[in-house]
Amino acid sequence: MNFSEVVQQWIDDYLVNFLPSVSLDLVIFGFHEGQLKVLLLRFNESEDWLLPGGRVGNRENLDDAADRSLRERTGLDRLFLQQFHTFGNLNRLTYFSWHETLSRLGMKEMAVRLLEGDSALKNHRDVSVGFYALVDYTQVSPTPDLLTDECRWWDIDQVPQLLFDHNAMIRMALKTLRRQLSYQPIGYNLLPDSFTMSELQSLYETILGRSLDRRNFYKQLMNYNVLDRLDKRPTIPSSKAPYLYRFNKERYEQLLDSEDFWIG
Amino acid sequence: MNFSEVVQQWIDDYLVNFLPSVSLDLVIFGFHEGQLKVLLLRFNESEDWLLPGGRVGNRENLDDAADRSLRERTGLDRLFLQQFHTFGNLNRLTYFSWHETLSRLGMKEMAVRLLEGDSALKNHRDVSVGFYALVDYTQVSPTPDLLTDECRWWDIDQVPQLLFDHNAMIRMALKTLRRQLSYQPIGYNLLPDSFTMSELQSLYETILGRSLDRRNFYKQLMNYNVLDRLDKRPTIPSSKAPYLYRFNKERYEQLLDSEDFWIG
DNA sequence: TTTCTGTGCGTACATTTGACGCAATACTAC
DNA sequence: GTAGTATTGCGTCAAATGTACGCACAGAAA
Repeated sequence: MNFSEVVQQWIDDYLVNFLPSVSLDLVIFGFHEGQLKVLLLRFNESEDWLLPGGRVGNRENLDDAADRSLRERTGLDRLFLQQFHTFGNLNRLTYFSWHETLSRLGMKEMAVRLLEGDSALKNHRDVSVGFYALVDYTQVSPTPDLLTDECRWWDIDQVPQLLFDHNAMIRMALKTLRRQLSYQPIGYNLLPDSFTMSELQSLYETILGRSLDRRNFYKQLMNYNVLDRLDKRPTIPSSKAPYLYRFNKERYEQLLDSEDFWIG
Repeated sequence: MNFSEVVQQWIDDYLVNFLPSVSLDLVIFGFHEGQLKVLLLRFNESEDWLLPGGRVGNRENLDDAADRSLRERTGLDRLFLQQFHTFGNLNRLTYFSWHETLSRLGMKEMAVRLLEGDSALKNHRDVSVGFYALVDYTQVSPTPDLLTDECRWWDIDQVPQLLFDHNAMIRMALKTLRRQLSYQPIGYNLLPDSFTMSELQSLYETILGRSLDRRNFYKQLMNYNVLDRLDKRPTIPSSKAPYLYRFNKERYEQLLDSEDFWIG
């Protein structure tokens, strides 16, 4: 099956089984070696990158569709996943439009058929619900989809020019994430099961983009009462072993519930 | 034209000119006599109330569609209007479903045709983007639409059981509004052009649901540097005339920009 | 004049936040 | 053992912020 046929099959499939006009995009954040990362896809046979997305099944909840899409891209389930904005401007898809994209990909015929024929797709654009997710970098198996060749992590500050309005989406998701971080302990899903205090602090510093005082950070986190201390980690020679911590899930979710502000 | 024909025309119209699957709902807040109010519509020939809504034109920005819908309902333009959540659960429309609603309205035939026929509406439900708006109560001319008989203000704490998930929407909008209020001066659009300090304070107290110290409130607001003091208001006998204030629009928008957190 | 109500300070106290000192704790290397 | 290194868990202090409240004064009416 060549690429044109793949695209056609994808279109046929979505016309029948998914809501028209609505899509969703995922800003999937990971954290590794002191760097905040975001998962991107590379469009088939091109150098154009974009955010993973998805569509909503006819008989599927919006949130479930986001869950499913996240699972398909990362192999992970039941993660921190939250709506942050819904994008519905006309120029979403005309700035770097599908038409232009497909043309650049040498798919002029498809482009014409998609956008100038009398199909249901004429004059069409999606309203897209943006979600952001926090995942454990080490647990993820990045998986491309039908229309993409490659799926991999990018450092947040080295993200290239993306298709559509996806750069703006990332900026907005990051803004939301930062704000949220100052309200509630995030990080449950961004770190491995257990971690040291300085790893957690490094995560916070990376997200917030500024450095924090170690001692104040320690006090704050302990005040939340959300961390369980485990055994020490055997480490590199010639130093004291740092303690490992784990989020207390019960308490963690209690905190999210009490202060969460857009899941009613 | 009887009601069935009206509904049919509405459906035909929307199938051709508007995005399928996407709608929007408006939580329009007003303020009058110490009460926070919300604008509701009464469904034709029934006692069922619901939020004003709208659809997005094929060639229309999402935000513009919200603007337009707000204008159609209130006669007002360019107001504080902000997305707060997108609702996409399947049970949105089945809890008090259209089917049930239409049946109760004696429109069994229409109900069957809508939901069990082989039309494009079978198994259909919308993903709806929720916006909330702050408007000047005194400037609004509530206007029903095609499907509704009546449009009027309700006290926020006396809102009846609404159709669909609209009660939940109001709760969520109010939550967002409260949170936003503690970040930035809101009120520009909820009050007449000029107002006294105690009117403004009363607005804050109503939204926040607790009373504030007059002197501290005064100091805070003056610190924002967002109010211009005008002449005194000639008032009721036997007291000093209170000053009138007006928001300094330039400074007001500057504040919104600096701290705004989900309009990127 | 007195009696209202609104206006614009100032003051006092508790809480929160940020910066930082320091001693105790392990662990390795010698 | 001792020296060296990094983690850990306090404590302190000043600045900023939030909250409660006292008070003198300004105008307008009786």
